[in-house]
Formats: sequence, C-alpha cells, structure tokens
Amino acid sequence: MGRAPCCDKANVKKGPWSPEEDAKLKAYIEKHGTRGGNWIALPHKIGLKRCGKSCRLRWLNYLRPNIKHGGFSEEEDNIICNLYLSIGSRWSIIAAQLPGRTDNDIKNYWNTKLKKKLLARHKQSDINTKLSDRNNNNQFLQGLTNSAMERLQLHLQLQALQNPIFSFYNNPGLWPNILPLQQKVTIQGASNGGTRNIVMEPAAAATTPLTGDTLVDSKPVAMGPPVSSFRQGEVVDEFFGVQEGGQMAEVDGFDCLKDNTVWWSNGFDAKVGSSNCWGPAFSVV
DNA sequence: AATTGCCCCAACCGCGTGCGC
DNA sequence: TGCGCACGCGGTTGGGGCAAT
Repeated sequence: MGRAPCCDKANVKKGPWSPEEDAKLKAYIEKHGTRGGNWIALPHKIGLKRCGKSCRLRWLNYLRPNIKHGGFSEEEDNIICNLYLSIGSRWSIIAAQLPGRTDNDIKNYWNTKLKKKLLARHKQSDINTKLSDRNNNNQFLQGLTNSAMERLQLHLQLQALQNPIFSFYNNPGLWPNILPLQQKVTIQGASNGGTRNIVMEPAAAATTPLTGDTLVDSKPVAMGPPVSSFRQGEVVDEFFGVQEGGQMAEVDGFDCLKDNTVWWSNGFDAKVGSSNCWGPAFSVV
C-alpha cells in the first residue's frame, strides 16, 4: 500500500502553467509571503486547481524574484563541477552556492549540457585507455558501479585540468604496479565497535597513512585498496582524507570542500556497501 | 513537405525528514 | 514516544522544439 496522495489527483490540473495561474500565485505570495504558510492549502485559498506541491515548485523554480535561467558562466560551471565531483547529486546544496539558480535548473543543466561539455573538453579516449588498461587486471576497478565510474572519470579529468599535481593521474608511468589488493589489507578490531585500525602491508615505496600519521611527502604513490574488501557497514572516512603536509584527518566530502588544504577526497560514498570507492595511498614517513 | 529521432527543460512523483500535537 | 502531516529533495517523465533525413 502506497502513501496517501497529497491532494485530490482527480481535481487538480497538471502540465504547464498558464500566465493567469502564474499571476494569481505570484500576487498571493508577494502579498502574504511563504513563511508560515501552507502550500497544501494555498491553491484552495486563491482558487487554483493545482496541487500545493506544484504551486511550491512553480514559485521556487520560476516565479520567485531574482531567478536566473540559462546562460551559465564559466565560473558557475566550475563551481557545479567541483561540487558535483565532491558531494555528488546534492543539487540543493550546489544551488545554495549559486545565487539565483535553482536545484532543478542546475540538475537539468548538468544532465543535458555540462556533463557532456566536461567530457568533451578532454579527450575521452585518453582516460578510457588508462582505465581500460587497468581494468584488465584490476578487480577493484571492475567492481565500480557505472555512476561511480562516471564520477571517477570526471574527477580525474577535472583535477587534471585544474591542479597540476593531478597530472600524476594522467601519467601512467608514475603509477606503481597494483598488487593483489585483497592481500594488502587487514583490519583489526573491526567487530568490537571500538577503534579500528586499517593496516596496509608496506608496498615497495608506499604505505597507507592512518589517522594521526604525519604526511611528509604529499605526492600520491599508489592507489588504495578497494573498499569492498572491508566489512559491510563500516565507515572508512579516515582512510580517504588527507591534509597536505599535516595530520590525517577524519573527513568526508563536505569537510574536504570546506578546507582547500585537503587535496584529495574519495569523491564517493565512504559507507561500505552503499557503493564502491577507492582512495590513494600516500608516502608516509 | 512530412516524418523521425533527439534534446532540453518544466513539471511530476515518491520518499525521507522534521515538526507539531 | 508515536503518529500524522507538510515540506524539501532528487530522480524521472513527457511534451515541445528543432535538426536530420
């Protein structure tokens, strides 16, 4: 049994709004405001045969003052891209950083134009080749979901465009061989609810930092293990957040956004089981 | 000129969350 | 504390417009 409808579906108009409907709604809200109001009751008050939710959406996305439509600037593009790659499709949060833009507008813009624009900017084949090569013998990359892979590709491309240090990712010659990842990870104290340690057996020139480690050389030297090798439901935030030249930080996507000194975040959900993700290992002294 | 297919975007739908009772 | 209601959000849909055939 589904949820009860928010309005009488049989008696509400659907589809595009007429200028008359817009005028009624605008006039009412400009006079009475929206605070403390009741969107469900509003259409009845002003004689509109519309669902309250539809009224709210129409006001927020089209009628309210200072709304901008189309004509996204390069700066706005960059903000959207960076936020999307860091926090994903949290459109309302992204919209909050762009005055005059609505979440719906940004969502549509991303899905129809910006994503393609971004992919076209860098030769897609370059990235695909690298990932394909690694896929041939990398079980962890094979385990990525399509959306995670998409975000990964965008992440690599954008970072390469904006931050020279990420040219590392575009130069496979710098990448070390990836050992069988499952063998590199052990977990201690995972089941007692207390502090958990993630231990990486030392690779040739790299190890994985732990919370509290001091990062001396901030150049990434190896990719980290697949999160899918951890236990279902475990949070592995601490594995992914690194502050340049500082202490390992327990961070998530939001923290990374707030603090630009964090120059890598996983970009994916850190909850094991909700999605696959990866992180880099770093040279730690 | 007619048809088809694709793109774009406004609007809808359903779920999660928070708040008041 | 639990329940119901309204709000807000993100995913999805559908129709109008336009380009290609």
